Amino acid sequence: MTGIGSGSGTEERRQQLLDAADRVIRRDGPGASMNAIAAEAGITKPILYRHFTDKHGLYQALAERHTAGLLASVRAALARPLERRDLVEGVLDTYLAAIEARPQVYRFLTHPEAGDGLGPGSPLAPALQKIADEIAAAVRHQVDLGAQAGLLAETWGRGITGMVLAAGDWWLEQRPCSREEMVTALADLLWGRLAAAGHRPVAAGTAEPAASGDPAGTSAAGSGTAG
Amino acid sequence: MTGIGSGSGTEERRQQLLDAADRVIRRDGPGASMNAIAAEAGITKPILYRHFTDKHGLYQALAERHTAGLLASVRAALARPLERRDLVEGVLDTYLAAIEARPQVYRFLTHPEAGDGLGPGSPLAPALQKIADEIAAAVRHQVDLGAQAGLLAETWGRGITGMVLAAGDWWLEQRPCSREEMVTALADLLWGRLAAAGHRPVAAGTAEPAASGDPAGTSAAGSGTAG
DNA sequence: CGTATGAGGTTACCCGAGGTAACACCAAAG
DNA sequence: CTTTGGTGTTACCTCGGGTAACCTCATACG
Repeated sequence: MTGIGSGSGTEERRQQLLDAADRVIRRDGPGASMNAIAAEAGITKPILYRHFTDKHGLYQALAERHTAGLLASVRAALARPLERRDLVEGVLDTYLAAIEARPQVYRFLTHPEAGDGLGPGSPLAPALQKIADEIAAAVRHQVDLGAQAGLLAETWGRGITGMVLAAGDWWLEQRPCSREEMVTALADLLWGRLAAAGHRPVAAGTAEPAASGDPAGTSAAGSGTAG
Repeated sequence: MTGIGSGSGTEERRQQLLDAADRVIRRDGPGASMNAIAAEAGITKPILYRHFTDKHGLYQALAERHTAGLLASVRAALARPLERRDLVEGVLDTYLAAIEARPQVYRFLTHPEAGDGLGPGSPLAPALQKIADEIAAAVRHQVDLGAQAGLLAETWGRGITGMVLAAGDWWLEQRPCSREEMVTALADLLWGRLAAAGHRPVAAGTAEPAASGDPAGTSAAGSGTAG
């Protein structure tokens, strides 16, 4: 029974099971089945369900494990005493470096399988929600916005997170440029370069909005527009 | 073989089935089961599978239907001959108005169920990819960015789309403010207000970062528009 | 010593969702 | 009257999440 000494073996097993789940997800991506995870752990499903109530529970435990690290990095990056632009670039780079280092893990963190338990219409995974909150808090603390400061901070937190998420995913898949270039491109966007840049002379052909040439070497993957 | 005349009854049935699917999704949200859709249509599964190869096919057909409208709106908003800031606000408002008008539908469009067929690691749903492409094209055509223009346009297209997606989802769920305020908040972000705003004197408390709830002002908030 | 107890583990099952096979019906074309 | 092609059905398969019931072994205890 008990002897619940310091390291109850139960907790230890839990960690081992999470390790196994981790391996499977790192191999199969999110959407790994409970069967697969159990197999990897060398056991069968019911045990998994004894330790984690359901799939959601397991995934959540697993997510929290990894989230801690990511969140800590972001938090640290947000707290550095730098000029704002450098700080923002630091945060962007932190995130991109993280997803670059362990794509599968971060795909799992950022793109929960929709069956993972989140209610319907949950756009940002918990890990990202936390990052968004972190950014919002930083904005609220560090930036002087007049009235509406609260609303702006919240909105920007989500917005920036979503921006980096979408851009980061695309970058991971296509690798259209170096990490530094990506950081710069996003920071430029946040820095109002879109507002500041001059107009291009309206070229002759006004119509045909989508998909024209690929400039430089971007080689965009085409996507049939049409309707 | 098929006189493929204009109104082949087959196509008509297809549309009726899509109508039914539409109704179900509008009611149950994405993740509606094929059984449910078949039932709503007053028929059984195999028929569904005869018209649309699989669930992915059905969802895709359904998505294309709705995407057309959304995409057209966005495209139109992007082509208006306005000052850039007004144009951007118009696009933001167009998107927010759309998701506000038919939340379930746009949730379906923007948050595919992961089993809907997209490959693993597909962050942006097809509809959103198209919007991103549209924005990228507009940037490429209208904005004068030096070298790297292509890369910047692509990145910003995704980034802006992700930003609006995340912020829009949050706005839909929480309704923290009016649509206009949301548009302004996002446009401000894009306009470099984050860069321009002054520093806040570093308060004593270093921070308790997370904590999601609504920060003081979110609700009532004050009057003044930004400045 | 025998036994109760509780972790660790197993087999075998239920259910719902995607997807398919085989068969039945009905209208028009020949 | 028969072929053809679309509409429809029932019944089934598979796979994944989740559960019930049962087994087993070490240990604490009378």
